[in-house]
Amino acid sequence: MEPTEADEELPADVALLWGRRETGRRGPRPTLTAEDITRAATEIADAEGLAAVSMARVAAQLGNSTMALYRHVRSKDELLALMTDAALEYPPALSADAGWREGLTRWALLVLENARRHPWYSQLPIGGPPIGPRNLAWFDAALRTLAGTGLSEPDKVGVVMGMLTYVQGEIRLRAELSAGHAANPEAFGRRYSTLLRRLVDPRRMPALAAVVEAGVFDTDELYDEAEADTEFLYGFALYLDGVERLVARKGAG
Amino acid sequence: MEPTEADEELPADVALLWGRRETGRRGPRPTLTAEDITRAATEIADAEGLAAVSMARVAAQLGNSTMALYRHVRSKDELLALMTDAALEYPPALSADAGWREGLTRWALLVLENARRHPWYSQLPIGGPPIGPRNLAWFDAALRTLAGTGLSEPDKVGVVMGMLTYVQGEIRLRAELSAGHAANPEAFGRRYSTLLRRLVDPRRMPALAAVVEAGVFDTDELYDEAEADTEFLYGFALYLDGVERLVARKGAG
DNA sequence: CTCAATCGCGTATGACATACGCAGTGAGGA
DNA sequence: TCCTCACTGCGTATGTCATACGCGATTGAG
Repeated sequence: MEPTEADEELPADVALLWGRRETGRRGPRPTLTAEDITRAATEIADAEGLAAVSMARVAAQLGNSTMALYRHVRSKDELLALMTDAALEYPPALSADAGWREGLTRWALLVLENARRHPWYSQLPIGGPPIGPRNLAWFDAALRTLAGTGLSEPDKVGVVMGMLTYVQGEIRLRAELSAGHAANPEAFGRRYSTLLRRLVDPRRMPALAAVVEAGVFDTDELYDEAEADTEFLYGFALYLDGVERLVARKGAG
Repeated sequence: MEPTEADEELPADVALLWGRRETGRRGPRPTLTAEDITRAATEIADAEGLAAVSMARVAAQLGNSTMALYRHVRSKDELLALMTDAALEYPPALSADAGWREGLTRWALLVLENARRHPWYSQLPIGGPPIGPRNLAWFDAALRTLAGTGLSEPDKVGVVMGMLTYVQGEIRLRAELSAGHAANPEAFGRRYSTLLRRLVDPRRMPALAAVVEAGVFDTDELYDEAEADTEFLYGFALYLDGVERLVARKGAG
């Protein structure tokens, strides 16, 4: 975290992300930092949703004027980019004693729990490969769990990218469905299967009609936060089964 | 598509999605339909991005006034919900002769190709379980490929939901990275590995440092549209391996 | 001591979603 | 036949938003 040499060579946005600031500038002391602004913005987003995050609202939270923010953040888009890293907390030290399968499962559940606390995460732009300190720390944590598998480095990255893709999808679906559920709970109840029975023509969509007839959607609550992890793990375990096969084939484990 | 009886019992938003309109109303003939509005909005989003879709812009495209749209669409959010289904085309008839593995692979690649043509798809709210005609048609197509596996209906749904989650993640990552690449190509070039070498402390992030040192990121182009499918299939194949194991264990195949 | 870089911020500007109400339309009922 | 009123398109107004611009105050470097 302390400034090191040669930081001038860092691109401006990356320097901001890592909290590296040039020291000893002229002019009045800043009463604000980009970090303060990012923290205020994330607080507002947590409490009132991403839509409530406006430059004016963030400035009010900090007791500053709207335009003062622009001295520290080039645009609202840049603020959102900073929030992308701030939405993550640093990963806890994952115990390395358990196997890679438990490690990856725990990793995924921790990321999902983190995203649950900051549902606006899935609405932020990504912009590029991971470069923020927290994003990289999670990346490292995932790679570390694969240390004992004997997989090649590119295979490790491939496995982690696949997992990341899967988890990204789960994060987006959970955030969207959770918001939709709050806004319109009836759409998740018995009404759904009733509607499907009316709308799904068995001649046009036989497989879906069979599923509907089998009663798979006959439930009072299609999106239940308490069961979300269980349902996630059903599919995620299939992915891990594939990784297991890869490890057996190419790894030294 | 022709109006059937008992459509009044359909919730208003669902009726809109399925193009069911009550006939024989008083007053002047509408010069506009919700479908026209949705089509105009998708055209604008395709050509200029979702940010260019404003009520005024859509109305101008149609030669109407802004406020005329609100007679057919309750709000912009409702328009976005209609776009969620309109972003999909109906799935082509998937040849049932190939195995389920080829079927699901083809399904996923078709969905990704569809999303590539409408990159704004990943920015739309989802709102609830799939209810639009095109969404349901794709759902059916996926279930149909699993017909010969002997899996139970709940297992089929679980497998398809997992695939959907994975593909959702891929769609979001592709859309975001593609936009980020267009806006800021340097972030995807050699600069990335250079930055990582400077920022990743091998003591704090040993696994990531090892990957960086192994040269995994030493490439001129981290996001290459031409290789995207290949990279996707690396991870997706792992998921399918897991499905294969499930079929071997629980299916009759 | 000077001065230019940097600060916070007041004041526009233009885009946006949308509430409200008016005037015209045309099918159903008298 | 004609009246009624649900329904149409739309002009206007309101409040919110991001952000360009420039002013006056501050302060470290020379």
